[in-house]
Amino acid sequence: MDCSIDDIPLFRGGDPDVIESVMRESPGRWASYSKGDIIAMQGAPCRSLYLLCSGSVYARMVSDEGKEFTLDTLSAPEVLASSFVFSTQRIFPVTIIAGSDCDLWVFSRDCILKMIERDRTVLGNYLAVISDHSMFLSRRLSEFALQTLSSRIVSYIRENGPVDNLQQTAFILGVARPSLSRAVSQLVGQGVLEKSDDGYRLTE
Amino acid sequence: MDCSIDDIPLFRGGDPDVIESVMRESPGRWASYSKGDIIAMQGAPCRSLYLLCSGSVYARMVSDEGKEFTLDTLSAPEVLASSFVFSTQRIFPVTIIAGSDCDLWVFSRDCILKMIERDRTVLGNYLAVISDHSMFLSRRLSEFALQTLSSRIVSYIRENGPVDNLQQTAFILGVARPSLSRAVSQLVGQGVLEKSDDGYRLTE
DNA sequence: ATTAATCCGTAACAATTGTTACATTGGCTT
DNA sequence: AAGCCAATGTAACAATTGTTACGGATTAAT
Repeated sequence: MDCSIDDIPLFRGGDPDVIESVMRESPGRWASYSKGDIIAMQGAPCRSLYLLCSGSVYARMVSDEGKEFTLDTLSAPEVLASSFVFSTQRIFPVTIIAGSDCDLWVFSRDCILKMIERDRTVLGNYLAVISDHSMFLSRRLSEFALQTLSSRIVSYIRENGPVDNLQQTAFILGVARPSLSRAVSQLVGQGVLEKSDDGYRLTE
Repeated sequence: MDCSIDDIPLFRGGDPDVIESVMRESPGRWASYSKGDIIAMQGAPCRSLYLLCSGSVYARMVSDEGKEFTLDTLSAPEVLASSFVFSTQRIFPVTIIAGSDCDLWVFSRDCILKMIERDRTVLGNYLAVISDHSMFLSRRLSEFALQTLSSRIVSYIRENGPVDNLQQTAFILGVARPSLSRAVSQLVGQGVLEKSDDGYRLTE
């Protein structure tokens, strides 16, 4: 597999001996998915940690009424379910969908627990991963609760670069495509956005 | 102070000797606030962990345009800033305001790090605290992103009990008071809510 | 070249929520 | 009892976003 220990930020700086010895005790498993596959279902129990070693995934939420939006898009290398697996409920609050073909390295909860108990660098890394995830959620929450659609578009482009697929972006932002199209047109009219070869981008 | 180690869920099951020895190395400090005081400002650096030992606090978010809402209300005993202090940025994403007179026990980041390195029970507790916080944020996010105001009112009452102060509730939900009043009236008309002595509540 | 498929822009209308304003209620003070 | 104050209910209107529908542009397949 094209994913060594050093490629994974979670293990960076950790003692290879410790990590490998834990691996031998409980080796985990590999899993591969094709674009569009459901990797984990919202509401399902979460007993493992997932390392995304290649490809990308979406984390999407669905409500009872069927409305949905994309909470996050993640590209390898990335840790998935870092906080789900240690929560009291241990349930996926989102559905994880393969955004491209991808490979995952799946560990048991006990396995990662052993690593962070035995190597303080990995512990620090893990705390940073899980904490940054919380901070990310806070920022997302402020976007939804406090920002208008126009501001959210600008935030999105600032974070993700130019937008060249309004349909997909509307899907990710959780808004109707015509609403997005209208708001983008207004922003272009105001000189905030401009249309370039690689899509809509912020002016200058 | 009316707050012993056993009262704090974070330390429950931990080895008192370890905890007390770390305390002696870096004892932290006590802080008291009066109702309405600002305990921490959104955007300020976060270098410590806060244990809320008595009283309650609000965590509120403000946008550039001045819109704001209450992300969370917390009552003692509770851990504050668990994920802020270990994030890469180490910045408060919210303003913390005393909802009543309250007492806080403030530790340095290093202090809590020592505890979770030396006591695996405290480590487990801390991971649970920080993870549950993430799950909480996910749920809040789904409320804002996917639910209509009416559903959010029902969710809120289901989680917090009857509502007897619409003004304050509008503040917490981050909506205009007349909007809340209108939605509540509609829900009463539909038979979902009823007005009782202790405020609006779910029917049976 | 024609056709089909996909994405885009746009318009008209509906639904939801915010804004502003005003009258009512109930409790508290004097 | 009279008056003040805070919270409430409500109405009219504005602003934002969703819904539906249609036509144009681009691209790929036949």
